[in-house]
Amino acid sequence: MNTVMARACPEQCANPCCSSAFKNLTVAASRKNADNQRGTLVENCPLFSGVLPCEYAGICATARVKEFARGEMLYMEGQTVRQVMLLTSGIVKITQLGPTGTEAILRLGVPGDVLDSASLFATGSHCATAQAFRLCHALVWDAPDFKVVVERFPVLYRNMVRILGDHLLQLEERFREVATERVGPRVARQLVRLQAQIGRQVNGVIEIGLSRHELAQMTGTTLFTVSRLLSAWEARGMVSNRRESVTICDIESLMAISE
Amino acid sequence: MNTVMARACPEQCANPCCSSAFKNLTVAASRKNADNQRGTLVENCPLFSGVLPCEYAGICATARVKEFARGEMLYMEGQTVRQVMLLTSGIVKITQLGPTGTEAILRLGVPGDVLDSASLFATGSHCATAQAFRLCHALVWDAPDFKVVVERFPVLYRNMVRILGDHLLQLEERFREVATERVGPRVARQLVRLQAQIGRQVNGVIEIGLSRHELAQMTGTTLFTVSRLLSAWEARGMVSNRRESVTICDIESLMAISE
DNA sequence: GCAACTGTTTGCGGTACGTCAAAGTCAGTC
DNA sequence: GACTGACTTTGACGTACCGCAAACAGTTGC
Repeated sequence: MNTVMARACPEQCANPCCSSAFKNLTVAASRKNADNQRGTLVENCPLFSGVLPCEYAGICATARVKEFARGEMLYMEGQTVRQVMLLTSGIVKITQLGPTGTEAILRLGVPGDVLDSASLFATGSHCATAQAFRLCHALVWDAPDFKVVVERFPVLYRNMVRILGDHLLQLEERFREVATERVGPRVARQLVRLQAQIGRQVNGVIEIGLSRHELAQMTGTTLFTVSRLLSAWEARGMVSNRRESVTICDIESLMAISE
Repeated sequence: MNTVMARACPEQCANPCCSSAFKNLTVAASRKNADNQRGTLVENCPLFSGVLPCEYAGICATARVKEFARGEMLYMEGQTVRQVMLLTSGIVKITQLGPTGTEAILRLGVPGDVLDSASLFATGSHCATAQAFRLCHALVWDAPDFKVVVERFPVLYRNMVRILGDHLLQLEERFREVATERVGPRVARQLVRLQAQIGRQVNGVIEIGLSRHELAQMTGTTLFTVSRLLSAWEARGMVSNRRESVTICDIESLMAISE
């Protein structure tokens, strides 16, 4: 019935290619896992779910590893899609620019994310800008190579459906929020989500390393309003604010604000 | 290289199944085509792009045709995904309810759209509600059947990547708009898009059959504000308003408003 | 140490837009 | 035709939020 997923490894995985050189590339096991674990491997990446080790070794062989310094652009809005990237470490800020010049943050790319595969198969040119938010590492395929690989291993299509579907559902919710709710609940809920997504342990507490401006760009408001909200919440002991960082002290209260 | 797309029809398409009973199901040729043409067939649907007639005949054989009266629910938010639907005629309103009770319109499903395949492969339960906006016809698969079919024909995965990618890009743009722009430009741009998407010829002019309230739900505002904007634009000769319908008279001016 | 820079806070208007109320308009039904 | 109900318009009013400005607080570099 299923010739793709249940296919046996032709060499019983004894082939040295199965324990490939890519084992040392770390990605988060699951993008939904809140415990922020690192150190798990490419094979746990959602793109390679259901792919045999001997297969994804070959798949990765057609890619190269690339490093991006903080602030560096991975690609820019309007460019044609020349490469497909699988983020293996770091965080990427994916933004879109409006005609008035103000930009919104569409999402944060985290390890395991495939960057802008949507544009590759839809318009063919990037509809957003991706900028390294911290030091990033990515597996990079040239677009034609990636198309060849993905036609050869259709499981990758299935996994991309899952990844894209996931992104779509998350954006649908944020769209509804910004379309129907006030700023307070929106920022509160975004903080809760961010803690799970990019929060990191810094001496005992989980810290969200975003500036007021970036929080505003994610929730459709201004840095002033975010600052005011955070100040009010800090006075009530719900959060703790520092420069370019927020830590949640009382998550229940925040969730209560988001109703 | 490609065992899926380039596979020859085993029976040279002389098999009677190739000119199947589904020819009379009409779908729009392309969701992007503005000319609102109808009368093209299931085989032109983006889901079946690159699928041979003898193949999609078999695929469709596992589905049944279902009709939905105007106002009828196709599925509701929160339900587990039991069916996958390919809309073949009509328009579907896909909404999401907020905690405060106000609902937003995430998108309109048009012929050729696969409804909520994202939820099927991601969460497994519907994250939105779909309601027939006009009389609708859909091909309906039971979810397990659809998964079997789609594993057998991985091209469908590729096509779903395109469809989902398309939806994602569209929602990304609308998210940016509602997050960064004022109401006026948002409504203006939405009208331009709607004319291409669901506008229909009614004695010479192209009419958008949506109420003020629905326009508001699509753009993150209130029916009052939409009404005021439309009245002002009508006074300037840019649109013509009727009950549950807007027709664009001067598209350039509208596009100018959206900057 | 100082300077320069970038991010943050807070105050003070201003306004775009939401909210409510009441009247007006259109379509369907008996 | 009159009646009903859904949609729309328009006014008056309030406010949540924006936008600016000025002061403040960390960070980096010399």
